[in-house]
Amino acid sequence: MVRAPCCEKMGLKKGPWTHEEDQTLMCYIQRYGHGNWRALPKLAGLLRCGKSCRLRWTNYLRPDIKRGNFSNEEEETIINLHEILGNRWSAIAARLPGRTDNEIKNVWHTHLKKRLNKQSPSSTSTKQHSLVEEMSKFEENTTILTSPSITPASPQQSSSDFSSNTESSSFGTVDNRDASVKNIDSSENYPELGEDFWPDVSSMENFSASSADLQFQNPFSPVSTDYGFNVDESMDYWYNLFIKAGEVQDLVEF
DNA sequence: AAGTTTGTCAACCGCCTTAGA
DNA sequence: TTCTAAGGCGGTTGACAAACT
Repeated sequence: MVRAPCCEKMGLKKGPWTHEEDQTLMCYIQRYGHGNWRALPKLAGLLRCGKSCRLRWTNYLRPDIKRGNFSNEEEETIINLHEILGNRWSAIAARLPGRTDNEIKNVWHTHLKKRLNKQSPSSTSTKQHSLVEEMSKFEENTTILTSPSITPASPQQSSSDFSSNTESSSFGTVDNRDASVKNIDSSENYPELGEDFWPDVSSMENFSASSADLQFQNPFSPVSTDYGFNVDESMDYWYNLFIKAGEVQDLVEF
């Protein structure tokens, strides 16, 4: 199957946006919204592809974008979240109001990575390491929940139940989880998460034994096969659990 | 002052996921 | 169930500016 081009390239402009184009795009979106990005440029009278319009809007023109340098707190938050989430910039951005994934990615590559490289590994937060160690313990001590008797919750249900603080991350599919695991595995400081990473929830305080209750309470959306849980959501879950337990209370504020 | 290197960041590219027909 | 369009994501590029030689 040949992938259709994202847009009709002929005659469409590329490169930096002009002030006039910005104004046109902003006016159009403020007036009509952005229901269909592909159709938008034509309707707005822009010689750009929809993808370019979307990027310009989400990374620059959106009214809730926070401009200017990152504060120390924001940088610390990025570092800590990167420790947890790896290169999942959109997930990190979801926890930094007003900042875009692109911006965070740039800050990471231009500032934070270098800064961390200068620091010796031992200078990183003890609490971060304790968090990583805690997660490693789960990997060592827990078994995966794969019982076919447990009815998978829908991704939508799961997302709304659980990850309400994550804006638009692509949660919920086996492939995504695979991708997440790849990211995690490639992160230098991250514990490797095997298939047996996730605990037997029936042994946990928050979960009851019945599959019906599990379906309701289990925040992981155990969609089919493989890992049993949605890794992204599970990461959030464990992270919040640790915070509740007072392990990393002052690490990051959500 | 001119040339070169380095840093920054907006924008693009290609792949993946999702929704809907 | 399959196919396709659209949206979203992370990696990468390239233009520009600042710093350096």
